[in-house]
Amino acid sequence: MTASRVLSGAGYSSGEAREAVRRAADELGYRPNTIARALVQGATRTVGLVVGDVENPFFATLARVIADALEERGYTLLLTNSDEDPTREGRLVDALLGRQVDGLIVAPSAGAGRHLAAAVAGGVALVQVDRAVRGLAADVVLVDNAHGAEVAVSHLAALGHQRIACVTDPVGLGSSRERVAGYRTAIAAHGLEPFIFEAAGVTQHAGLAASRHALAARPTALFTASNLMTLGAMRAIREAALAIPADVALIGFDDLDWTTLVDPPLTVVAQPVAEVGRVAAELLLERLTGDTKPPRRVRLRTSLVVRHSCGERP
Amino acid sequence: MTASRVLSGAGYSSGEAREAVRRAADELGYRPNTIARALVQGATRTVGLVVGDVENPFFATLARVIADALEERGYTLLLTNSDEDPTREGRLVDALLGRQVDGLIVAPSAGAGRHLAAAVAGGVALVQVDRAVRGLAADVVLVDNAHGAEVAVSHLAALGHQRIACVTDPVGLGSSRERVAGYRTAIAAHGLEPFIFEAAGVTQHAGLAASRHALAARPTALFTASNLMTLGAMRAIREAALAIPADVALIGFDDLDWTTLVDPPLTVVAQPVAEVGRVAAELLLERLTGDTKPPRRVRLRTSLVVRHSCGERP
DNA sequence: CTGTTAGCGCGTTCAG
DNA sequence: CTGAACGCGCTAACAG
Repeated sequence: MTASRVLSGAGYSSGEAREAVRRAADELGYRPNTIARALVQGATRTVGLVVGDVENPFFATLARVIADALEERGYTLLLTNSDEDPTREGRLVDALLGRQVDGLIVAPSAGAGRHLAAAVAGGVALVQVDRAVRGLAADVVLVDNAHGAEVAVSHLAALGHQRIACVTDPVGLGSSRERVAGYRTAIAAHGLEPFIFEAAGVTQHAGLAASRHALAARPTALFTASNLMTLGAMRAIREAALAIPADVALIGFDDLDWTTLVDPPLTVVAQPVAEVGRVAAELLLERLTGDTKPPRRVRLRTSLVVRHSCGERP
Repeated sequence: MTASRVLSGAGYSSGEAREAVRRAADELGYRPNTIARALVQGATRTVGLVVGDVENPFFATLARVIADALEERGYTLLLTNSDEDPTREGRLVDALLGRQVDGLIVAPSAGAGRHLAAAVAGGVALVQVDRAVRGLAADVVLVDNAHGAEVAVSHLAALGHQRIACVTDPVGLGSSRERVAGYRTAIAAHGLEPFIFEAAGVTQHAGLAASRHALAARPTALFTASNLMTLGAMRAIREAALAIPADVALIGFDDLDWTTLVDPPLTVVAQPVAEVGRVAAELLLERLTGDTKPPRRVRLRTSLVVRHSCGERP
């Protein structure tokens, strides 16, 4: 009826009728049922987000930025955590699809290709963040992992470090794999020997264990490939009563609040996290408004933030 | 038709028909439309969560725990950030209600009573976390803020501190107000003079500014009423080139990963964040399954974690 | 400009 | 046990 036209703002309505409807709606405390509207329009204005774990500050920032960008355009965010488990991720994607999300932003876990491929085949807009499934025809926004790692390790080499170990999350994750590749490139370029320690999981605890092994190899410097690994390394170093950078230098990937609070402040490779989120949201929004151009792959630049944990001159 | 009965598991169906339907559904890649089902059943199995900001680790953990507990029961989480702005929070709650969430978990910002009252009047299950709107007939789970603050300040006093300043988030937030009250109680009990510095906002930056003012009063100890304030205080102290605890002692509310990484490790009042989330989810789930008992108010215990930032003997 | 009608995809009747 | 019809709240299309 007319009421619908008034409230949804579309179609014709006389000023008089508009007034009447508005007033009535107000008094009855009428609130449109978004879900019924979605059923007929075939669009829920809802987007599903699948991250590894919101407790990881990297993902928390991502979630925050994406939520803001979407909210601005009337979309709402369905948040889920995969714990980097592909089975769990599959279930989550299914649940999200069943809820008729218009789009999906996913940080794909290792080996999560099947469900995502099915999703895009089913015509859902999909944007991958932080990592990409090989061969999947979907937008993706990531950072320059290999280059960032390479710069970090070269920084250590330039400071005279010869035994540089790498502590990384499981390399099943594309981002980790790329960072390790960058590490290898730099190590080879400087004619050094690689020492790679892969954590058993994406947790601070696994990072601690891997870092203990790394320290047992008596490196003069550690490159940690994620903020969780950096946290683990800090604990291992403290546990071994080693001094940074005198006994062992440390350079991490990803910059967090606390990196400037510790002594010495940490030299790190900073990621443009907020921009990753912003771009991902933008790409998705474009797809949602009918853009059908071929999938785009955006790679954002990391930057080396030199502080004092590698033996730099003050 | 029969298919519906088979797939939804209810009603009668012959084993033979069941088989046929299952197979057909599989081959067609049929995925039930949760939204259509919701329209007829009047339940979306979706819960809205309104926190101040997921980037705050306190809320990130809360979101994580709540998401897990709900997911286990087939619910999905709609995540939003209020930035502690009641106007914004009102819009978010409206949007969430329009999306027909079955329930709401909210950390109410200062003066957010109206929309929440309307929501419960409208029959939505609501659980408040971390803070409560006065006089709102809804469940709430919070921590023992006043007592935690009191213990913290008494700890400082027992160590001989006489000039103890308090740096707090805006006291419009119930949690902050309670912590300041606890500070006052302890200060009075020890016959000391209160010095209270209220930040202009719930951000690290506002905490830094308030901490600068606090330090200008030459206190021998600082009590910071939230993790953001602690972060700000750490920066202000470093900026003033003061040593902890020799020049100024520090005790914070809320324990985070990095508090043991700084030197000295921070003495803090730890909150049972995960349990807050778990209990909130449980309460909501109970309401969702028809519990109509009068609103419950759960208060969880905080604990003093003694480390070395207050001049404690090692 | 406005009233009426159909139907989005389901679950729930109520007959068979 | 199964098929058919109805309706959840809304918008789209079509008459008036």
